[in-house]
Amino acid sequence: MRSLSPASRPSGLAELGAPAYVVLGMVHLGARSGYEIKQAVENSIRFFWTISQAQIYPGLQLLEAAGLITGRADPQGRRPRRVFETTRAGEAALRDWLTRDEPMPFELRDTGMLKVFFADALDREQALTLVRAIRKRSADRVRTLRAIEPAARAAEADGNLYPGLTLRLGIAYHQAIIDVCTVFERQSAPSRDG
Amino acid sequence: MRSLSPASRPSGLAELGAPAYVVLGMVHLGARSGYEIKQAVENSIRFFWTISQAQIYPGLQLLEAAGLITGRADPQGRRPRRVFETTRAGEAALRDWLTRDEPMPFELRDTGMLKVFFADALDREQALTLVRAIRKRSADRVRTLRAIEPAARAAEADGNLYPGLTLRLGIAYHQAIIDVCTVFERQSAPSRDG
DNA sequence: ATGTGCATGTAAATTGTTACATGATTCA
DNA sequence: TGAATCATGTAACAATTTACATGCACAT
Repeated sequence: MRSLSPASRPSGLAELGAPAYVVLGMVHLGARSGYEIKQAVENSIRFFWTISQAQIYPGLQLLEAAGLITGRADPQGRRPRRVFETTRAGEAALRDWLTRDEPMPFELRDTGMLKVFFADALDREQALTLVRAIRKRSADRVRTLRAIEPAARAAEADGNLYPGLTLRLGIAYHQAIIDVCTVFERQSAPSRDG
Repeated sequence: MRSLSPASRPSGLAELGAPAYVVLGMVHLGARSGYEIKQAVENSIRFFWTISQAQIYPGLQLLEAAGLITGRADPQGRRPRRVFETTRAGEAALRDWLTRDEPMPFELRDTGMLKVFFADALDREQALTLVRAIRKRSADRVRTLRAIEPAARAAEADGNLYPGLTLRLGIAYHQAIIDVCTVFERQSAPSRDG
């Protein structure tokens, strides 16, 4: 049932799932076409939420049918394009979702952590190699996120404070991982004992 | 194709996916039956990796067919039960997986962060409510993880150091989120300006 | 002319969860 | 005697990704 709804609820109206609200939120922030929404996701929330084209275009149709966005054709030359904007109902629906008192699932699937968990099956040097690998992975991520900081500051100048907060959260998260790994490596590494 | 493999590779032998290695790893750590594996997952890795019964039992069959574990019937009274242990090939396969130089995907899907990202659509007080909610969620998680610390220390006494490292990583992660939220709330909260 | 980016859309495959089906054992 | 726990297994379902299909615009 190719819906963008979560596990169908008993309720009458088909309720929207998170992917549809992502599309709605991005249109609210100024992404006009499906293509622009995809770009916006890649440039911002991809670190804690991903969404594929195959969710975006049906999502736009769903939101339009629900009256939360309106679309019109806006071809560039002979290249077809549809642009969207939120309706008043759409703005209200977005705020309703944001303030809804519902569980906010936090799902992590981390192959690195998984391997570290089982690392006692390795000898010490190999296990430490794993720890270094996940430290490096987080260090790379911190660099990637820091590179986005100027864009976040630009958004703040536009009155959008919260994307910057999610960025700081991501940086802090990975910095914490780096710190824990560094301490562990120092405690574990000496190898040549006195 | 109900396989526990990742995107089928061109290679001859069906390669095992992460869920199968989780099962193998848990058997290696002493979980003997499907039921015990499920318990072990709930008591340890569930914070960064989940797996359902419907993956465990087929996984055991797959690993047994591949010669990485051996199972035998071990009924408790009239209640049937199968217990497993790793073979030498299984231990080797586990170490091979752990040392393999391959990408270790880090996938996060966090509805809380998502809502925070779009929180500029709300008025300040409502947005802060959201920030407080994710801070509280991480505080709860830290408490849950701290409650596991004694078990991790017991595992360390048994020579299993790495489960404790993943626990410290989880705590540090959520503590970092708490800290960033706290700072943000302080900066943003005053409301009654001087 | 050719590769990259803009642009939309869907079919098929994959991956994973939920719910069901079944039944024994233990404890209150 | 009834609930909780132990124990195994699978069918049906839901959610998401990958790959395909198509074609214009623009720069080199």
